[in-house]
Amino acid sequence: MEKMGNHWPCITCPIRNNRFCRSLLGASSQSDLTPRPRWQEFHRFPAGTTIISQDGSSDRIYVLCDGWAFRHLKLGTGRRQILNFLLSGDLFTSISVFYDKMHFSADALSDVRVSTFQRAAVMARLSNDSHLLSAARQICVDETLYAERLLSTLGQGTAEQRIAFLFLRIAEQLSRDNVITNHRYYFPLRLEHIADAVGLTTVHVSRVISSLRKRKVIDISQTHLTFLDPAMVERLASL
Amino acid sequence: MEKMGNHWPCITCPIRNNRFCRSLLGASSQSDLTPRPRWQEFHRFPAGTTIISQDGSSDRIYVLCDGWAFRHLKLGTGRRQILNFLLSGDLFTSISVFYDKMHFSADALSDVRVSTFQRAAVMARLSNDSHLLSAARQICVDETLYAERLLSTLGQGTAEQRIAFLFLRIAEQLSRDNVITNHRYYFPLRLEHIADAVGLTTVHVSRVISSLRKRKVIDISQTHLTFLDPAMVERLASL
DNA sequence: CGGCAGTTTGATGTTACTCAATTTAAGTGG
DNA sequence: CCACTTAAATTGAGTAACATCAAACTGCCG
Repeated sequence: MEKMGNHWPCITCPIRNNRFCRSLLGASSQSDLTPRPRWQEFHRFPAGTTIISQDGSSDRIYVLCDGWAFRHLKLGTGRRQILNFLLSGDLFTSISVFYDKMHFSADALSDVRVSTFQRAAVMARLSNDSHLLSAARQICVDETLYAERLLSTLGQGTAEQRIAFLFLRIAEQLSRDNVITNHRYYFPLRLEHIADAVGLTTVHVSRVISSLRKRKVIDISQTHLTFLDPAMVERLASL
Repeated sequence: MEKMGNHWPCITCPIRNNRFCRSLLGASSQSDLTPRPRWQEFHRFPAGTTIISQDGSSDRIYVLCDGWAFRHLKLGTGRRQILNFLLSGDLFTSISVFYDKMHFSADALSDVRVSTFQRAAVMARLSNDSHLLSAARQICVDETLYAERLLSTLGQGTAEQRIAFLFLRIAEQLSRDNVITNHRYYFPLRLEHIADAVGLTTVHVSRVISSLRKRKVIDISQTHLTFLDPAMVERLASL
């Protein structure tokens, strides 16, 4: 992990897309020339490295500034379950706002920039700032709603439905930042990531995707995912 | 739903086992002769009835006093995913503390008694009572940790592991109230509930359970579940 | 032009689902 | 106490979904 000074050029840092971070850093000052508070730090992680490793603890709250990452649980057998993918502006997990145990691992999928905040400083602000509090609650609610929908999908869905669900979820995350053009998304996931996220093998994911490709539902080529039939993707994803 | 007056005999009502409810109702007065606050109500639901139905909203927070219930999502195809089972003292879901949409259904498995609290009254107390706040946070953390472990089990576990995980979870819930004798638990779930909770069919659940029975790992007879080999159950459940 | 990492394809094995029949358990009414 | 009813659990046979293993293929980079 490479730590960066407070004068790191943050012009493009999109964590202000996140209502929580916007409240935290002061809603009024949209200027990126404002000096960083002492309780905020920036870090950089190369693709493939570990940002947070399971079963540690930290007095800091992590937010992804830039790039792709994912959160996962390592299981005894060497397997892992990917819990979710993190995109720019995402808080790693809402419970980190008031809980110091890191029960999960987080890996960088691409080169990433991460912003961290001292938990104590954030908690102090939480009690005084009702906007910040409400933003934190909203993230917590959204995470729970998503977790329970994902649970239902893994419990009740076919391979095709699970994969469609994942793709749609990522599309929705990306659409927050308006990076959509013609239902075409930048998509750096390898089969391995899809497989570990939806509980299948890479081989089977490959087959399902080529079936979807043949049926003109989606297409994946050169790091981009295209929804050829967005309505069908939604139908599959909604069980 | 049958509403009950404030003089309902609550001597045995175990919601004080829950730190959240204890803080809410006043930690000092353990006596059940204390009059109920106006923002608390009691209700009774017969076995098999619906307590909360999906996609409604409510200005009340639900806590199970007595009996067994479960929370689930209804899916388009007539299938359902059971999210968790509720035992005496359980808050239905932590997000209901500050969120009024009911995205789930809740059904009574046995005859149950339920206590509800006005959300507004609870939220007012939350801002003043740091114990209550910390109890709410703890419930939220525990729910998230459990949801992510369950997710991993459904994603990566075999049928046997999923079932062991569920049984162990319920055993842990029951052990809060010290209702354990020799690894033997009251267990009113039918195959259908187990199946809907772990994403299998009743037929297959039956086969797996009879295999576990033959191997002397567990036994289910006349509404009681016995762990004949608790260590094996734990090994299976931990993936 | 190799060589590696990732993907695709084929053949085969295993797990879990479906459908249908049978057994068990728990009432109910005589 | 015993026939009768009904709901749930079990069992068997056949099938579909997904996993595993191994080989071949692709794109990319030195």
